Amino acid sequence: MKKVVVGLSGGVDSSVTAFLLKEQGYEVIGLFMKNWHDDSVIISDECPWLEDSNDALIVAEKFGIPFQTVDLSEVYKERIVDYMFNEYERGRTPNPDVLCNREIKFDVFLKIALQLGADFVATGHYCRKGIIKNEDGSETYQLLSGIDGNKDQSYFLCQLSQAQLSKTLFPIGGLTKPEVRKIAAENDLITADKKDSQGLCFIGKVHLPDFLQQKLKPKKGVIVEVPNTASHFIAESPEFEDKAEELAYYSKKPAYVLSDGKVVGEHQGAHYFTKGQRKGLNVGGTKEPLFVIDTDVDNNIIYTGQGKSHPGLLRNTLFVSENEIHWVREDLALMLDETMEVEARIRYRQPLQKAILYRTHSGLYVDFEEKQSAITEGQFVAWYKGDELIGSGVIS
RNA sequence: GACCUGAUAGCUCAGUUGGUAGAGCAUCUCCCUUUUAAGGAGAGGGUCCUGGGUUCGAGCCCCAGUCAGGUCA
Repeated sequence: MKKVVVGLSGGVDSSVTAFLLKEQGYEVIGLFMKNWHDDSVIISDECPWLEDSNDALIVAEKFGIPFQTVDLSEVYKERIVDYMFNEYERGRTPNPDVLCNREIKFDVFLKIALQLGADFVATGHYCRKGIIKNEDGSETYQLLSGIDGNKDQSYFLCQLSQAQLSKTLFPIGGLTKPEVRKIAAENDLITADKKDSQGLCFIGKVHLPDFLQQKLKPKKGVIVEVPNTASHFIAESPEFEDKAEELAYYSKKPAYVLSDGKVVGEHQGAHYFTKGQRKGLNVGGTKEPLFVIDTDVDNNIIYTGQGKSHPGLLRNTLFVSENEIHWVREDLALMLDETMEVEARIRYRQPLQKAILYRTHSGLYVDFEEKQSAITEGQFVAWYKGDELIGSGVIS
């Protein structure tokens, strides 16, 4: 009998995951991850993990499966929280949940599971795993999107490797959320009607600026409105030696300076803001809303533009530097000067966008057919072939 | 110094022939969402510069003043 360790979070999805595995005849062990207990950085007044771990325990007892809690808060702090603060400090916008999967759930947690003698770990992610049998007898694993298009979470797993996928099961990926809830209800699981978790994985909903303020000190600076007639936006379409040079040109963001616009307000720290952001600027009086088009943390200036179609917000091309390219499907990795037609997204739940990948000596360009809004450094771009996520990278 | 224009929600402004006020943006709340955002739906918010006057009734009309911008000498 194959042994599976399920990451029981105390939610419906992982509860049903455990249920399905049990039904399929696996030997199931429930493991609850505690990822936070750092008092130096307060997340919220509540203490949700206690209730969650309790729910997880009740579910495990109902199935008669062994249950344990592991405290991963130390590694979580090292690999996720510190990374978050560092990225924000640099003026980038990290995606901690993608990292949490790569570094915690499918690394530290996976290793613990293997030590417990497990053959696999399973999570309640809405995505599927495909297996391709190769001629030499080896297997290639596919990360496929969840059947429920509304809940597909493959994006959050975009940094997983073949080795990680080989040890992983996603039992609910073929179900829709309503189906999962129905199964939970039919089996009287305490988590059946529990609200979906939101916010940072295992930390919960937090107001980012409040969270960040605990480590990144407020620093007053100015907000500049850049008119859409600024010189940066005037197309000059220069001549290019080759495609690589052209892509480099179009993926580069404008280097705004104070004199590109006029000062319209004051902020408490450019590192609290992200590209594309509208709320929180506290600047009114415009015909259309102001959106952040760039943040300059060195000079502590926030550049904004009016309206969602401001040219400072839109670009076709982005760049992933060489050491930050990740292929889930290593066998499909592009070689120098190769290109590939894909569909890609630059944030969770964004509809897939047609794009072409170009591999150059310095990295990988993703050239979208349509202009994308607020391409944000530090976020992940994930590219797909059909319903398979084949690779990803950090936007630089 | 004279004249002109303006002064209405936090901001930018609209307000018809006089009947105690509106829009966009901002703000707040909720929804959506295992990142950041975005998006959707609601809500709150005004001594209509001040003081007089006319009128049953003034943001609108009249007078005086204050402040801001402008024009002419």
